[in-house]
Amino acid sequence: MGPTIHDVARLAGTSKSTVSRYLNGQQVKKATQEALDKAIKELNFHRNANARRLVLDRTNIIAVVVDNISNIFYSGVIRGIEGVANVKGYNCTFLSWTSNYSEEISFLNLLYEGQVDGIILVSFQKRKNEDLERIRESQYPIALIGDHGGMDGIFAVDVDNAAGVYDIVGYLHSLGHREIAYISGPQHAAANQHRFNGYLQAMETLGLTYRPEWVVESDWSSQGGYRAMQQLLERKGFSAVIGSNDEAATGALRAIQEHGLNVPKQMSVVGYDDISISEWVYPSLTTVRQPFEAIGRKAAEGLVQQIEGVQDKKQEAIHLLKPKLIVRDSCGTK
Amino acid sequence: MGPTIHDVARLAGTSKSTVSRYLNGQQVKKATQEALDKAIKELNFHRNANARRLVLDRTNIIAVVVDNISNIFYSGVIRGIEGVANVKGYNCTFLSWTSNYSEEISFLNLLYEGQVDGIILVSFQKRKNEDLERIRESQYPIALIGDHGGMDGIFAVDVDNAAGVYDIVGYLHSLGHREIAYISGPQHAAANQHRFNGYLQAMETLGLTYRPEWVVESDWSSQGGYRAMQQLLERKGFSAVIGSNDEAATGALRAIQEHGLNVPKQMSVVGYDDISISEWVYPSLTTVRQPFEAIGRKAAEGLVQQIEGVQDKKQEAIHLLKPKLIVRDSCGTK
DNA sequence: CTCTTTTTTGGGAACGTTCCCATTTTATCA
DNA sequence: TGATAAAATGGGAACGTTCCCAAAAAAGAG
Repeated sequence: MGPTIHDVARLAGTSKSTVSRYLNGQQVKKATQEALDKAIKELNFHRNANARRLVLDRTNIIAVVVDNISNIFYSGVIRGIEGVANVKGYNCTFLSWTSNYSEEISFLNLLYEGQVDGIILVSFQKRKNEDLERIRESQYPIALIGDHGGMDGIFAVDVDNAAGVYDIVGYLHSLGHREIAYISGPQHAAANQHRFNGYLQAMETLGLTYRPEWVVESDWSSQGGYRAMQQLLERKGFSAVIGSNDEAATGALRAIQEHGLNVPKQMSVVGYDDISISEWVYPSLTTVRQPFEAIGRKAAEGLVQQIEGVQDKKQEAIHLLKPKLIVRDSCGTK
Repeated sequence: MGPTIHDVARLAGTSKSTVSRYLNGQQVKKATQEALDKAIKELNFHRNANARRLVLDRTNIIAVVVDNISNIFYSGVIRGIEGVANVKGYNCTFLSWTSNYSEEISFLNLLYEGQVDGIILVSFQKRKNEDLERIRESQYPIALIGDHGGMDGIFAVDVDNAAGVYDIVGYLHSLGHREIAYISGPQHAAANQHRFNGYLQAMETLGLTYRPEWVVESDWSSQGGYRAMQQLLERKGFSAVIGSNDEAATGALRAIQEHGLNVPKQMSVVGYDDISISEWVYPSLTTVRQPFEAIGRKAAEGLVQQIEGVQDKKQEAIHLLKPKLIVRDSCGTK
């Protein structure tokens, strides 16, 4: 298994207790320190993490569970989480729950089995309320990013999805648009519902008429946005379209151009998310930027507080962060 | 810490040994099995992973170390790795070495400290040959994806970068292009060097003249590709440009269009990587698709073999997988 | 029913640490 | 120098498992 603390002790002519103390930063005599340094180097000694964790009942690891590791969407969130975690002395490990999410919510086992000190669930897709209930009743440190299902007693951070779309509609309205189509995301996604609510609310507030035939559902992929837009183009009558995420908006952009219409002169397009490519499609996409890094930071801070017992369970709350409109070239005046 | 095997034993009226055996799938009497099931359920018992790992000296975890978790580039690779790993009974955990890669190659500590059974380094950027040497001399299971620095005794899987660009030049040549510009990636990246070599080789084989002023360096970002293309456009004389990755090519596409040239009629553009967005930029990008998933699978298989002692260290080798040209709309005849 | 074989069980050591407590060594002060 | 305080050290239990070995129970054979 590699050298142990005993081997070091023997080589340095001292006891394992002294070695342990030295490794944990306690004071030892200068002579012993030198002997220990020498022995550790010579043996290439490393403390066994599993033995430490067993006795300490602590791992200093935070698990970040996402649905798809490579989702570009998460880049900023992850940066935020890692930043806070590292400062506080934790390492992050990332898992996809596609492989982990069977009948039981098996990522909870990471906690039950003592593999990690806490979990951040990134845009957790609950299948039933029971899932959230299970998370709540496990008394372990957990932070949710995304849908919290309106359940309290769970620490959750989310972006104010409704506000983002609300702002978009307001912006289009200020450019003179009155007829605004909408490409929604998948029904079941909570974020999608909130965004759509923002659309409805804004339309109503601004006195615009909501036309069901100007709303088409997509799966939030470019492909899906492309197809949705093709359907919308047959229905006519609107001068702007909102994609409920940037990928769908990118697909829509393509469909409009293939249809022979100029963006932004004949049709305005807005996305949502501000993924990195949005600046580089043609024309560059007006969109809404989510405060990803801030979300990640907030979640990590809340989690660490739970782990270290600072946070009173009662004080747990849902934190909503506001997104920001990014104006580029894909919208014109009507 | 939660209930232990002792608690279960007491409640079920048996010994801890029997509990342990049952949990490990050995035969017990039907009566005891029922008592155990009941006790386990009642206590919500879960085995402590750290205690198990300590005694078994095995974690069944594979660490996948990447430079940036959210790099879309890795999506397929990760899928490949996870697929094989799960079948073989391992869980994957993903780490970024930006946070981990200090003076010491600290991800090696994951092995020394017994935190994981093996490591897959995805497109490892060595800083000095000493790094590879350290990896080799640590006798632990490690697989490299990407640059292997020509060093043997290390299990490495890589894509045949030169072949990909070679094919691109051949394709452009077949369309009638004779003057072909090139947007390179960062000098230090090994993949970039191989790709550029492919460019040079192909030019020579096909009898085309290599003009240094038609090669500009980028940082492989869209922004970088955009700037590089602006420089190239001032120099004129070529009818096609190869971006050494899709992001740079996307930026180039944009610069060309802003410059008033039509793609593909007046300028052909090719990318490299086939990232998901490439199909959706306008015009859709002809590019080279890397066998990402196959790479991931190959690396995971090699690693598991090392862990399980099947693989003779001598047999370790460098595996080169071939990419494939994907023809879309961004190239025209000359 | 007894003897043998097979199955099931329990006790205890081991894995490599940390931490408490008692003891020894060193430092301080009069 | 001797008494006392402070610093450094060593021994041993504990953390929650697994696994070996011996003992007990059950099953099978005659």
